Parts: sequence; structure tokens; C-alpha cells
Amino acid sequence: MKHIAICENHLYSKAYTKGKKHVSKSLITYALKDYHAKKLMCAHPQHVFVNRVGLTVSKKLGGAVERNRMKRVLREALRQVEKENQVEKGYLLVLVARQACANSKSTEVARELKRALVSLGLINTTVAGE
RNA sequence: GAACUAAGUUGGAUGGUUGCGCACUAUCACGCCGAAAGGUAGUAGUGUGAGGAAAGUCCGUGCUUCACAGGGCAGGAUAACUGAUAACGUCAGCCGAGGGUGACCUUAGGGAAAGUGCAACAGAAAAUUACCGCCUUUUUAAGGUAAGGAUGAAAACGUGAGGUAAGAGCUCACGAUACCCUAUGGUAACAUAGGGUAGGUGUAAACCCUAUCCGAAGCAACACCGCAUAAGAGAAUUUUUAUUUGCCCGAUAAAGCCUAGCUAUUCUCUUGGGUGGCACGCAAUUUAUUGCGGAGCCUUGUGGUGACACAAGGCAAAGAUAGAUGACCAUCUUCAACAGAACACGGCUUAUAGACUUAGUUCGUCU
RNA sequence: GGAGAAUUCGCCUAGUUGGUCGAGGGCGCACGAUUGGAAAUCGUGUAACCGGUAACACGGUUCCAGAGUUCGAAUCUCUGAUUCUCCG
Repeated sequence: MKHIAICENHLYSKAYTKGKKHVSKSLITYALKDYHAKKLMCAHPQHVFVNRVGLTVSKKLGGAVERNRMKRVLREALRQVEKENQVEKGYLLVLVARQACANSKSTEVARELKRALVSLGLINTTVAGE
């Protein structure tokens, strides 16, 4: 599953101010309903709802190598979560990495991300009964 | 055996599951474009996929645009000598100076006698030096004098003897320094020896002088396509629709505010998108080969003390665009250091765990 | 990716033809005066670290960090670090 990246800065600021927020040890998750989802669905070849994802790793957390690693870990975690559970589509997701993310494994990050998405209501817990 | 010096190499490996970028091939039922052929998204397969510093952007080039007859001024850079190189502020060799017992290391290393400036405090005086002292005379003064004194980072070559009114490179001997001449060695800087001259402090990473070099900006350059009644964002207002969360009022309900979308209008702000450049290039045909070109890389040989040059053979596949190499598991000796390409190359500088190789020095012990 | 600028006491800053400079001013803070008490006003002091002292005194280092030039560096030169600004 490929994700469409969020490129515009105003979408990030919108997600920060108006979206729902969940803070955990290694990452912060923002979620906001994507009002362009219908447009994107029309543009998409399979006509499927898609979540748009933005990864934010600030320069304070390390050099280019560490930041790239964090982005990969976050992407891998999201992939695992989407594979195992039924995640609702049509949202703007912004994942902000924190300091603890640098040394943690992707499985732990995936567990945290799942908990965050459950608390934000993006995963239907009754369906994904694990 | 210990302690070092110099140069170089390497920069975790193997297997499994899963996942990403690019290139090529195949496929394309369903989706999109097209009248169709077909193309594309997708799917499958194969190949390939980050460093020694990719970093800092400190130098030098290619490349691109602008400017340009030629020259000068201004501004900037460099600075022993000889060479290497496309070029360099880089590199090699060598000389001088400094450091180390030594292998060896460090060195912005032209000119202060072209001129100007500065040298605080202290000191008589910081550059045509006379305060104390010493000596002479016509003794409330003038002259001579750099031996001795005190200051300072720095005070007018050092020691001894002669000399003198007192002194002084004033003279002599020895020694140190700078410059010039001659001889020998070296391409040269320079070294050694002999002779002569001189005593004019430091600072040029102060201005400056001399010699040499430099047009400016940079891939966010630039070219093409497309597009200006355009695209995007924010705010306000109006109409309508949807339903949940929150808030306020309230005894409850109704109604309202707020939030979001769509439509329209007004105001403000921004300039966007795609392709190439760009990953060895060009041409030819046999479509995977050949030829040519590019400061490309590796190996061997020759020349050179060396940087490097020449010849022959072989090898060439990162090319993203919110930015691709990851995650998890197992084993090995340690979950390995510094760290991520963004047009390319030659250097320099800075960061760096561990392992290995070669050459050499000093000290200790044994033979 | 590229081009530039800055860094001085807790905060904001002055200081560069190199010289008596650990360095001036304002805000803040502490103490005192004034007041019944406060505010305002006036006066005095006030950087950090290390050593040292019973406590002071006193000594050393530090102007982002490290080297160099110089008799002498906040200032000049080089190399790094951090922060900020700009780009068709």
C-alpha cells in the first residue's frame, strides 16, 4: 500500500491546530478528516479511499542518518499496523517522531501507533479483535 | 619485549521473512486515455541501488547564463627554489628556520636601506637618545662622552687588551650577525672556504612596495512544454445542506452559537506544474556490438628519487524530488565508530570504534 | 543545494588605526536611606569556574571553542561549533 505524502505546509498546520492528537513515548499522532478525500479517490486509478501521511522529524533529533532511520521505522510501523488491522481511510495522518524513537525497534513503535490509532477511533476495535 | 614514527588497506559477514527507488523484459481481465492500433497505472520476473569522508563549502576546474574590441584603475588572492598538474592557496623533491636522544615532525618562509603610521604603562630617551654619572673649559652655563646606573617585550654587536682629559669598533685579537665580491659544489634556492664593507630596534596575519594570477553569478544556473479573466492559501459575508462533538443560557424542551463542506461575492498574500539538465556521452549498424570522445576507474609494463607521465589490456549501470538501502529473527567476537548522494570532478579541512599490512627509530634482555 | 550575517555579565547591548580592559551603560537582583507600611526616588554593591580562607582578603582561567601572528589579542589571521537571514 503506497501512501500519498502531504506536501503543503498549510495542511500540516491545520492538522496540528484542528486535528485530534495522541501522545505516546516515541511519537505523536495527529489525525484529521481529509476533505479532499473524494477528489483523491476520483484521481486514484482504483477509486479507493487513501490516507495521506506526513512524517515530521525535526532537526533537533539528530543528523541525516538518524532522521532517515526514524522515518523508515515510522513507515514500517504504519505498514505493519495497516496490514494487521482495518484502518479507516480518508484521513490526514501526521506522525511526529520524538527522542525515544531513535533507539527503539519498529515492533514497539508499531504497538504504540496501534494504541494511538485505537484511541483516536481510526481502528474499529470490535472488527480487529486481536 | 616495551615505547614510538611514517605510509597504506579495510570500514561487519552469512542465512531466512517482509518492504522501497530506478532500468530492462513480459503481461494488461478489471481502472484511465484513445475511433482503433496501442499507451499508462498496476502485476510478475531479472538486474542494480549511498561514503572515506557523501560533511564543512575553504580553494581549483568543467558546465550554464549574462557581460565582453583592447588596455588601465580599484578590489581580491598568492609569496624561498625546482618540478608535477586541466588548474590550484594542492602535491612531490629540495633549501633555510624551529623542535625531538632518534625514526621524523612543524613552518602565510619576498621587502622595514621607497615612504607613512604605531610601540600603552614605565623610563632621561622608543630613533639623529644625555636624567644621574664621568671629563674639559671662560663653572647659576656650554661642550665632549654610550664605560656604569635605573625602566621596559625591546636601549644602539659580545669578551679581552690597547688607547684617551673622560670615553667610544676609535684600533687590534677572538666570536656572532647582515650585505657584496671571488672560488668550489648544485638546474636553482643555497652550502662551504677566502676577502671586503657595515652597525640604519620591532611591527607588513598595520597601510604599503615588488612579482604573478583573477570578468560576474551559480543546477533554486539554464533550456523546453504549459499557463495569466490562471492556480493555490487565508479572512469576511450571504444562501442552502448534513449531522456529531464541544460551549452558553435554562426547570425542561425548543431555539441559538461554534465547526465543516458546497455555491457566489469581496479583500489580502504567494507564484505554481511537468520534462530535460542527471549519471558515462555521441554516432553507426548487426540491437548488443563496433568506432570516436571524455582531466573516468583497475591491473601490468616502461621512465622518473617522487608527485606523475606514457603504452597495452580490462571494467564501466545510485540518480531520488517531502527525497529510495529499511524492519524483524538466527549465528559468528562486541546488538560495532564517524556518518546519508542531490550536476560532476581534483584537492584541503574537520569527525572517526576496531582490525590488518609495510618500512623504520630508541630502550631493555639473550645469543 | 547555494549565498551571507552574528555570538561580550541572568537579559538587552557599547567597545575593533591591537595598549593601563575582566571590560562601560540600561533592565533585573541584593543591601541601606526615605515611609506607620509599600511604590517611586537616592546611594552602595552585583559575572562564572577553580584554588585559597573560620568568613573575607588574595591568586589563576575565561569576551562561542581551539590554534597562530605580536612584547601584548574581545579586536588581526586560520580552523571548527551554534544560531539566524536570504534565494526562481
